[in-house]
Amino acid sequence: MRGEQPKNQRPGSRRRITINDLAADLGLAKGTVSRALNGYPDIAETTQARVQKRAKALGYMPLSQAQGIRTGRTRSIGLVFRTDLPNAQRPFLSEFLSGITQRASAENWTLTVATAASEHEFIETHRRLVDERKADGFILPRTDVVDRRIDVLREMGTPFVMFGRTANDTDCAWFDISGEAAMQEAVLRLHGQGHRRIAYVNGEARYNFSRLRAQGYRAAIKQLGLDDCAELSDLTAMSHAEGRAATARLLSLPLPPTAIVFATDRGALGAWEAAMERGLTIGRELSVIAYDGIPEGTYAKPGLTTFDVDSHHAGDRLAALLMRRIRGEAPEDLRELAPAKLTPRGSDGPPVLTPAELADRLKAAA
Amino acid sequence: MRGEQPKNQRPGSRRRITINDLAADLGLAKGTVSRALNGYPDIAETTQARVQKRAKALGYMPLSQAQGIRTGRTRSIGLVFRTDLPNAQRPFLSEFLSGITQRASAENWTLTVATAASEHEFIETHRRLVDERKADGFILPRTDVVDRRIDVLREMGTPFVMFGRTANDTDCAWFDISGEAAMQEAVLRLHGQGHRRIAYVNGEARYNFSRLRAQGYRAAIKQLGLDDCAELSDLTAMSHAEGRAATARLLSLPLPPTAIVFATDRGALGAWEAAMERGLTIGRELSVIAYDGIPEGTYAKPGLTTFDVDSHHAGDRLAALLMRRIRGEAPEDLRELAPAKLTPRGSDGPPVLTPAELADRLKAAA
DNA sequence: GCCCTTGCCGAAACCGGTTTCGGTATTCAC
DNA sequence: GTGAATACCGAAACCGGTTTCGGCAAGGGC
Repeated sequence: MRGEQPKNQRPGSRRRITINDLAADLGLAKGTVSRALNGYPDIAETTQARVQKRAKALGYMPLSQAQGIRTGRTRSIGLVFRTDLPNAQRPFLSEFLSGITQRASAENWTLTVATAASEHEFIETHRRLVDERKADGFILPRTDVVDRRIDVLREMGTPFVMFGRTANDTDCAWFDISGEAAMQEAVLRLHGQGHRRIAYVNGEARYNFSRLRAQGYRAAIKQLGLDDCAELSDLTAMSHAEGRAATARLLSLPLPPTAIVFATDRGALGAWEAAMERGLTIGRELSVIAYDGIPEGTYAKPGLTTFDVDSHHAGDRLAALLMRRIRGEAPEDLRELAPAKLTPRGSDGPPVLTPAELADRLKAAA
Repeated sequence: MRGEQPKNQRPGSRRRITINDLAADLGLAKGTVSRALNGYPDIAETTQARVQKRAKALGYMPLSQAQGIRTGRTRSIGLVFRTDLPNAQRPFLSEFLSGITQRASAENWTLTVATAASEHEFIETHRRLVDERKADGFILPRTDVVDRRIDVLREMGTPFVMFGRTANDTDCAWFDISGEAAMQEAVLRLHGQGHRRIAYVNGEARYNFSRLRAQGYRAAIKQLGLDDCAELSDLTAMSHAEGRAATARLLSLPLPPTAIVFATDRGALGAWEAAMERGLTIGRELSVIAYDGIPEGTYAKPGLTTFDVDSHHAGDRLAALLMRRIRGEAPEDLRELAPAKLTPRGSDGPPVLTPAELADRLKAAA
């Protein structure tokens, strides 16, 4: 057999060794080898050990697609992301992907990515990837409070892990960063600096993280016995413009807050403009703390104090959970919550004015 | 047969129709059907048409992995990116991926992505993906002047398309954005505004784009008959800090430039700090034009005038070229060059000082 | 009218795995 | 010592495709 040129060989790449080669080498039937490698109970332990040892020695790696045609699984994890929605995660996509792929390739899995420009296309793409066996399961980036995708995947019987929680967690595996703990910590920190009137600007209600972060804010306010009036926490901002408007609105209150906690960095960055227009300095007359850790936050003057999300770690955990899910573990056992890490910059600090003084100052300027 | 439960069926997903189903439906042998669908010449045209029509009607899609075990190809394109190198492309990764996947899925291909943290791992990963048949070919993001990866892929006989050109283009397919045209246009634009002393800060020499962009700058300088002295164009900056240092250096020349063209946005953004320290206003005493279009450029005051790269389009073209390459087209026929598009913001404009006046002003301030 | 092409298709082998089925050899109970 | 259960493995079918090979029928040349 030596020296023969197999047909499928690309020039330069030595031929991969197949299960047939291994079986011939061992003097066993290839079915026996297959069962030995997959831990079937009807193979003697000694044989099993011998096969596995020899397989490693020869560098045998089963071809996942060949396995897949019988088993239906190809050791690949799927990721579909929407291109039509603004996504705070985008700057971290690279980190996120590297987290997923590092974990995946450590176990010889691969990552298939696709994009979709609408919800319909999104669902169709999932269906197609499963149908074509290009993905054994999915990572769902960002969750809605009520998430249609979940129903679809459940119905299809496709394993998945969410990045984020959702209203109806039953049968769902997930990894999430505790935004609620972060928001709570933010309020406590501001309170420790001397702030007593602390506002909160939430993310859009459709996203589940908004619900949770608002809970964290509220918990801290209650815990501290601070004023929990609706006008301080009923605004929403996920863009620069919205953040600017929300800040303007809060500063126009009879008794304005001396600190604002934003659910998202992008919203928070609008506060700079609103403050500048009114002659206020961020970090002195008005403190700001947000959440996400986007790079633009470092370019603001002063820098944005925010909670950084470790996207690499998130990808790593999500991949690990998904692979276990696909192998059959129960979703209830596959849930992890990680903390966000505060990165203090210059946008928060002890208030130089009381809310009343701030109101006077703003009135005088107007 | 109706009502039987095939084993591989996941609950909820109707069974996919196979080539056997199709053959039975048509009353043909499955081999015949396969040849008909793949355009073999020994099938009657009428039969071929009949088969293809029926296949479409029944929604038959061949399972790429099943094809792959015989043909060695699985209609998947590979993308491996380095996580250990700073990469200007990162903010656009999302756009880039969506460009690739949209084009790919239009022809029922998929994208497999992986990451590597070193050059060695990078090459090993390519090898593994080919070996495991998870990728039929690769898109290489960003090219070095002398690129080892290319030699490895050539040797492995693996098809690839580069995003960017390289010193030795033989046998290479590529798509690139004309950085040289952009740099040339930048100089012409500044000249049109009245600048006569225009400096250039290049990217790192290892990257091929640096070589090309420098050529573009030089071509314009020559074309305009401007002063082509080395001290105006021998600096390099790809980070904020380096850009700041380069700007400081240029402003300390006996006859400083009134405008600087940067090969990269990230370097250019360092100019703001250098200018501020010397009491200069960007866009007035010192004009800046750069290249990349990163989002931070819009946050600078004034905004950075830069050349935007259409990453979505790049991904689209690269995927298209790679698929054609894998199908066997010659690399010489698979090369495309696209222009970058200028986005004027506030960082450039007519000079308010001559170089000599600028020198005096800087001396006075020091 | 015969022979030789040529066109067209069926049958079967093949790709690299997994899984089912059945048959030996050994062990155990009695 | 015999019968039955058990442990272990080989043979073959199977998954969904592609490719090779060979054979039949129609058509063309003489």
